[in-house]
Amino acid sequence: MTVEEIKEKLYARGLKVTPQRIATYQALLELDGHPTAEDVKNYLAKNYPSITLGTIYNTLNTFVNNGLIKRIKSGSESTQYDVVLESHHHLYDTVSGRISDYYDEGIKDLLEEYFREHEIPGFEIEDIQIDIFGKPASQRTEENEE
Amino acid sequence: MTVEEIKEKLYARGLKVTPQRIATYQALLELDGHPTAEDVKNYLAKNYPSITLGTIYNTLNTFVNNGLIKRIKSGSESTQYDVVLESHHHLYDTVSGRISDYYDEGIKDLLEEYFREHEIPGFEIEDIQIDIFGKPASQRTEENEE
DNA sequence: CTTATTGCAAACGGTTTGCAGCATT
DNA sequence: AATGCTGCAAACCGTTTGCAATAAG
Repeated sequence: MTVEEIKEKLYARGLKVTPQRIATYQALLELDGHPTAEDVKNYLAKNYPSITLGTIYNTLNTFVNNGLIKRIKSGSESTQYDVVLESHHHLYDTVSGRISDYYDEGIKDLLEEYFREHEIPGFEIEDIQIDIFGKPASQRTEENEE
Repeated sequence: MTVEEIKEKLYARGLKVTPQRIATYQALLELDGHPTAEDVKNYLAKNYPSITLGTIYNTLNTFVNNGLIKRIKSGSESTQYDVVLESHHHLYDTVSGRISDYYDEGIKDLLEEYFREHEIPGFEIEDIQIDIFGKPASQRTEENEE
């Protein structure tokens, strides 16, 4: 992706086009896997040593809020524990951040069957867990009814 | 679950049976959902105010390491970001701990269809992500073939 | 020229750690 | 009696925030 295209992306969101933002976005493109803020900082260390970690965090948050990137694992919240050891799925309430259990044998069967036909090369599946992100159902909000 | 049973559980793991551990385990059983260390502390505030947050953390870690409970979302690690916006899944290598992306539109369709028929009461799905746990396919490891 | 963004450093919140005292075995 | 656990406080680490200086539109 060219610098021009990055600029357009920023512009399209109404964001100011700053060197820090361009550099951060480039770093994300360049870095393999799922970089952390630190990774970005390290990557930029050579060409752009003056950029601050704080700025990178701000920039990443801005990107997330504008739908330019996704946050994969949010480390800010507290760790949650579970006494229930059986395999089950999780509902992530994207509003409150609460996680609740979701039991459904049907899904398990469905997925097991699916993966029997679509094996993942070089990978032996031990367990499958589904993370379902969403929010409390708008119980028939007035504005949504047709 | 009775106190006796909890004691047995601890004993079975070779852990010392202390009031703090019993209380913490009880709290986990009693608390709905996926309590945090703070939640446990709050729960115990009335009957066991002297227990420390530090101890609770230690205790929970001990429990996790001994397979008594599971950690759901580990808050200690850094947040990871992803420029790739398409919904995709993650392969967790339970041996190395590595996470890699797994793209498969088929699953998405499958799950969307499934949940169209099996709605989750009170929950509006925004995104579904699958965590597939497993290990590199045993390509005929020496120790396993007899 | 206005407003948003940056850099810096200080603050924060969750979690870990070191160590002396204490409880469990 | 020996070991391992607890409590406490300090340290840690990732992240956020307040504010003055600066750059983008």
